[in-house]
Amino acid sequence: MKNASDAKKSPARPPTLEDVARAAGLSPITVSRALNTPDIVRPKTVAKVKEAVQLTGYIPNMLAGGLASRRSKLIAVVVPQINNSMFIDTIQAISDELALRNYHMLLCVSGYSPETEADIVSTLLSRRPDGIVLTGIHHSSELKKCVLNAAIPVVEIWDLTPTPLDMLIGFSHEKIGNALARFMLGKGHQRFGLIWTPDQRAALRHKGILDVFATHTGLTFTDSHVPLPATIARGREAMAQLLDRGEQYSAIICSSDTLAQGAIFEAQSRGLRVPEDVAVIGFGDLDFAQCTLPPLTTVKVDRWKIGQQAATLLADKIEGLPVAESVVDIGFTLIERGSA
Amino acid sequence: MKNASDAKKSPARPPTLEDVARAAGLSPITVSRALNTPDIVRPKTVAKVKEAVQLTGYIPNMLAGGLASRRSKLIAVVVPQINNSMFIDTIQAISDELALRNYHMLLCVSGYSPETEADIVSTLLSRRPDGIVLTGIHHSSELKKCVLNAAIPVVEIWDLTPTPLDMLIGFSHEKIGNALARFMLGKGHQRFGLIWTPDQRAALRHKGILDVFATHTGLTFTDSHVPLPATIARGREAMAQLLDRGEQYSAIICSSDTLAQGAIFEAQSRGLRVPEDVAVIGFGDLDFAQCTLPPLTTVKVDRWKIGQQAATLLADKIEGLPVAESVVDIGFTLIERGSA
DNA sequence: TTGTATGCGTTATCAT
DNA sequence: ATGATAACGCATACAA
Repeated sequence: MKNASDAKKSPARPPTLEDVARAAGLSPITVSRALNTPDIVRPKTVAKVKEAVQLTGYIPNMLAGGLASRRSKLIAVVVPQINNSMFIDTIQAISDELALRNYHMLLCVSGYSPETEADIVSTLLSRRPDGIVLTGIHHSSELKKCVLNAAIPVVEIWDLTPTPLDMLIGFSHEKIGNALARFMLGKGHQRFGLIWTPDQRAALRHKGILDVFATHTGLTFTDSHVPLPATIARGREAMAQLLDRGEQYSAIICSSDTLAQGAIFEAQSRGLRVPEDVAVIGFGDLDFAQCTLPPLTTVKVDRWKIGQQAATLLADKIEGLPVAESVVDIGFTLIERGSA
Repeated sequence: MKNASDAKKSPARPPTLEDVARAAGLSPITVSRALNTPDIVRPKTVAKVKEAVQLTGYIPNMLAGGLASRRSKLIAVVVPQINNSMFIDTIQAISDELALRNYHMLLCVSGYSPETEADIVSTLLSRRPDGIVLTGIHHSSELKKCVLNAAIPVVEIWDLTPTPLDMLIGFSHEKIGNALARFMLGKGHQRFGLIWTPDQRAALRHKGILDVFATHTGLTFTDSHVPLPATIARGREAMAQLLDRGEQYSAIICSSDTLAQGAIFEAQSRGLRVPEDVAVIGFGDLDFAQCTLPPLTTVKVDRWKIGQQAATLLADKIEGLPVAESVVDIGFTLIERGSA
């Protein structure tokens, strides 16, 4: 009587493989196989196991499983911040693809400091993830040592380099900067305002712009630096400061769409018409870009694909599948809409 | 010679506690203590251990540690979607607070289906998380059984109920609906358009509005349902459809700020003035709400605090600390700005 | 197709 | 303050 009810009710300790095995009249390892590799187990046996699992309320212990198999089915993802419109689609895409492949995502925030990133990665490594996604290509040497030593697949995202740690999927920020500058110059603009955040990748786009600017004469530009995170509010403030200087700008180039939209709001609130009085261009092609007034001219990057591909590369490599190209430039597109 | 280099170079297998112990001339358990509870170990011994850790490049294995100690230092977080402006600040807050407390975050996406959520939670449980954060209060009975059986602390967020699974931090969507309706009615509006997404919590706010509407006479309202996710683009489309019906609306109530901003853009693009010709109110007080043209009238919820508190409640309960109140209504504020 | 023996790397428990 | 021993729950390697 007592035992019968104990078997159904919550036991002191959660049921293990052994409990299931006992209930099914099999050995633990057979139960393990029935659960993990049902193809190599007789269907009848699998059925018996499933029944026993149901009966016991068994839930596998992946800590134990991972320890024994040396595969955790865990992917660590490190981003500068989660609540950032730029990265969030990529994160979602990673999560989705990983779920399809039966991995779980360990998500961590590194801020924009390589030291913090290194700390985070070193503790992350103690989870024995099967792979890791890192944002950007600028890491501390300590981090590189750690990660390389862990000997797990790595994907760096959101940037490009000929010398990635392992795999990489991103695009060239400098080329985007070049494209931005050429486009605006092509529109005849000469007096620029630049609204910019201080992160590494934005700096690269900035450099790309300046490199093109340097080949032209007669143009002027004014920098306005805003702190992270890049919000619409910060864009408005920066634009306000720029306009308060009393200078004239024919065009404002922003390091992100949020900043750009903020700049547009500020310009409009002062009665300036966009793009007639001042043109504004952003970066990111965030979801709102196409439906603002005027719609935002910007640079589109397939943020979703970055995540989907990163997860795929990782899972493929972990599972020993052939990985076609391990360094992927997904490129970008300048989308001309109404604002510039 | 060979051994000397082997010790420094990457060994076939990563160093274990035993390797560190050998290098330090101590027993593994002492090394474990020096690392986890340095206070109960002689300072000199701790120093020796740290040196040995450095030397060997030891990285703890939390799979093994978690298995032995039955504490994984893992918190599972389940949200309907990651790339959703509503949840993302909460997620970031959870992550930040958890990092402070030395936990890692396992983040999963459930969509808006209770069945999917149940599946996800049951696989998540196999990681033996020390606690779990669930979005909302509507879960399948299967999920409830699983979670309760796992006997781990649970926090439900973003909603309110007198009967949570365990702990809860949220607010009343119905009351927000009430407040929304009263505010608009107070402004003298009589002809409403409602732009709404089909998720559970939005439905509650909708109900809250209708309950108040029911107590008034002479008002009319038209529903416009939009699919998830709630984007600015969807808001524009819905507003366009509403306006194309040829009816007149004095006010539009939207289930989110993004939808509201979309509605505003659409109205403005048709030459309608907001709020003079049509008032618009949203929900969420997303970061852009205060700086749009006109600034958005909306309902503010402390999304950050929800996350921070959820993580704190969980960590406290896990660590046996006293938990003051395990059901927290963080309330909301209707913020009147320019759009309504 | 199923089972046996063993080890994964750590911590709990009890001892000294 | 430190150590010896025995789990923790599962999968690998090999055997039958």
